[in-house]
Parts: sequence; C-alpha cells; structure tokens
Amino acid sequence: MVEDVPKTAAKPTPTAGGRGRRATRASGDDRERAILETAERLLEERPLSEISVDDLAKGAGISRPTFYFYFPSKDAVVLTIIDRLVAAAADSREEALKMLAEGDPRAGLRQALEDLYGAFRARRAVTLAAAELRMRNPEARALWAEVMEGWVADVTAVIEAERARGVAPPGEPARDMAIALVQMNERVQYATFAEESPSLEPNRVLNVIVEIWLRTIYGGVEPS
Amino acid sequence: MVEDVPKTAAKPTPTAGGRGRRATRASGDDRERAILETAERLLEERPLSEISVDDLAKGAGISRPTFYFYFPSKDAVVLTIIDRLVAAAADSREEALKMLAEGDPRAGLRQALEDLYGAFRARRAVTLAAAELRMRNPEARALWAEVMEGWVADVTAVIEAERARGVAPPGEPARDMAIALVQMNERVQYATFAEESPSLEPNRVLNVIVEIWLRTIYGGVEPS
DNA sequence: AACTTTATCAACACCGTGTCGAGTCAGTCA
DNA sequence: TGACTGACTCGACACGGTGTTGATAAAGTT
Repeated sequence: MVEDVPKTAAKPTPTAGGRGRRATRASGDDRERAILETAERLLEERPLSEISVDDLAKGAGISRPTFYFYFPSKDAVVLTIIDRLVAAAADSREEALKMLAEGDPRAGLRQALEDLYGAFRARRAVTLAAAELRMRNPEARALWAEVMEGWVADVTAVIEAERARGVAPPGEPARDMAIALVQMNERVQYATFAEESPSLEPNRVLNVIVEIWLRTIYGGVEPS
Repeated sequence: MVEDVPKTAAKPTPTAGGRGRRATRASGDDRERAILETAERLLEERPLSEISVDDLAKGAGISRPTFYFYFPSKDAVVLTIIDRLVAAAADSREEALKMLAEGDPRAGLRQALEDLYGAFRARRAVTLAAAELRMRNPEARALWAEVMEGWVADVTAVIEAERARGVAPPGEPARDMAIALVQMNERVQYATFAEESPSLEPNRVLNVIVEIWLRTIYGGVEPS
C-alpha cells in the first residue's frame, strides 16, 4: 500500500531540530514507521485538523502516551513527512535546473514545472496537510519559506539570464516576477489538489501555468 | 411580529444561514456589536486559532455562555465579519467593472486590481483570518468560492471581449487563464499581508501583478 | 398582576493535549 | 544467575477549550 521511500540509509537524522524520537535504536523503529504510515494513510481520508494523536496511536497499535515517546506532537509527525516531500521536490528541482541550463530554456521551463507539479501531485494529501499546518505552525512556515526561497532564487536567475541574452524583454525586477509566478503555481496547484471551485482541471494545470510563465517572461506588452 | 430595521435598508439579513443572533431587537444589539468589534481588534494582534470564545466574551464584557446567546460559535463571528469584507470587495469589483466597460481596458484593469487590493489591505487582519478559517470551515470555503467565482467570471468576460476585439491574442481558454490570474492575486496579496518570506513589498505588489496580467492577456509568446 | 420574551451565567459534560510515575521486558556483565 | 540498565509501555491525571443546561433576573405586554 504505502511502499516507502528507498532512502532509509545515508541520513542519520531527517532534521537537526528536536523532531522525531528522543533517543533509541532498537525495535521501536517499526513503531515510528507505523506512526508515519498511519499519518499518511489518514491524511488521504481527512484533513489534519480532524486527525487526533489518539488516531495516530491507535493506527500504529500503541496507546496515546506511548505516541509521545516517539514524537513530541502530532505536528512533529506531519513535519517529518513534509521534510521528505520537500527533499523529493528539491531533487526534482535540481534535475530540472540542470536540464534548463543546457537545453532550450522554454522547453526546460516546461519540464521543470512539470516535474515540480508531479512531485507534489504524487503526495497530494501531504501537500494539502502542509498548507494547513503552515497556517498555525511556525516551524512549518519556516520550512515552506525555505522551499519557496529556493525556487524563487532559481527562477530569478533564469529570468535575468534570459533578459541578458536579449530574448526576454525588460520589465519589473526579475525577483519580483519570480515571487509572483512561484506563488501562483503554489496556489493554482493547491486549488486543483483540493478540488476547490473554481479551480483548474488536473490535466489543464500545466498548459495554463506554462503559458502564463512564458508570456510573463518572454512576452512584452505591445503598446495598444 | 417582524419589526423591520430602517437603518440598513435593502438588506434584511447578512446571510440566509443561521449566522448571527437567534432573534431579538432589544439592547443586545450593543453586545453583538461589541463581540464583532472585539474579534476584529484581537485579530489585529494574533491569529484566529489563538483566540478563544472566552477572549471574545471577556472582550465584550459578558460571560462565555452568554456569548452563545449571540453567536453559535467563534467561527460564526468571523464569518459575519468576512461577509462584510466580501460585500465591500464586491462593491469595489462592480465599480471597477463599470470603469472597465467604458474606458481603456488596460487602464481599467489596473484600476480594478488597485481597488481590489485596497479593499483587502484595508482589512488586512480579517483577510488573513478568512484564509485561516477557509482551511477548516466548509461555510467559509463556500463563501470564498463564491467570491472567487464572481471575479473569475468577470475576468473571463474581459479576456474574451479583448480577444474578440482582436487586441488580445488567442491562447488557453479564457476561463482557465482567469482562474490562474485571480488565484495568483489572492496568493501574492496574502503573502504580502502576512509578511511571508519570500513575498512582495506592499508598494510593489500592484506593479508586479498588473504587469503579469497585461503580459498574460495581451502579450502572445513570440516564437523563439 | 400574570405572563412572555430577552438576557445572563454557574455548573456541567465532553473532548483533545501533554505529563507523570509506576511499571514490564530484554539484554548486559559481575 | 541475579542485579542492573535502558528501552519501551500505559493508566491516571491536570489542563484548557467547546458547547449545553437549567435556574434566574429584568424588561416589556396584556
């Protein structure tokens, strides 16, 4: 059902912060994984706000106090899960960035947006939980901010390069454009995942955001 | 037995739903206002999730049970406040739409975005609370969806008109473009109000989103 | 004056969080 | 082997928030 990521090695601790277990290396590893899997499974069914610590404990076959042996709070569990999503997305970004540097920037841009969209769509439930958590948890906010900052920096560089090459017209500061574009993606994708109304159809999202990115970056406004 | 109130003509009830008071016309009006004012005041200080029913009751000079005489829940209070914000924003939209229909669409568009931005910036705290509430309250979600739908419909009409006039190039379906643009505005403005990082500076927001809107609507992508 | 409606709140039932302390159990190692 | 230790478990509790109940008072209405 939930075949987990293959990177169980090469990483002593997901984050340096006080997330995760207190200190151990014994059989409780299974329990920790069980909690994380339960969280992911329940998030497919209902929003984070409707999942209690008891639900997670029950799902992992332990009592509520025992849950606290493994994680300091419900939020910490979700934060750990988000860490992994973010790491996966970062890989996608690096991949796409490489492609962007060597080939045609326009095709590369489409590929990059596609990979990014794919990374989050694959973990739709977690993405929605992240957005929810961000509203009330400073740590989640900081983590997300870091992610956004990374993309903005990359996109800014791309826009500036294309302007320098003379293929993109000047305009508002590249970084400002990048912020708006990246935030647009986030919002549009969230709406689609959450099936808001109005929202874009899943199979239309990429066409639309790619067109807006291209027009924004490459298309100057002809004076009427 | 329905004593009609003359002061707020043309509006019997903010919403048809069971929001607000149960039924009265006496001095308790002051209390109701006091609760709403307390809520707005506290929202300037801290997020909705950190405000309790007791805080609202204390702020209005009543006990917690008495609060429930006036509102069925904390959410209902905020929903009432959001109703008003939304109504004000709708007025702005109508205003801007009129301007858009008679004058130059490009200048009109800028004016419309400016008015809209202003309407929400004037009620920054409430706007942020609305976003928070939307995450966990279906009624708030429905209300916001209605608002978004209204804007999307208007923008769709504008894009289609401009394409029909031949001044805007064809491209992805007008409605899809409209959805993405409206959602971009929402996200960018939210980030600015919340002082996220990264986010646009308050005095730069309009320049940036107007440029993106114009390039998206009027600027086709020249083939490289 | 009897009656109704509006308004108020102490006390309660309930739920979710997080902590404490008293355990069990599986391995050391003396 | 038996005392010791550290990993692990959970019943019972304290706390803080929500929403309800029922008793009561105060202000109209007839």
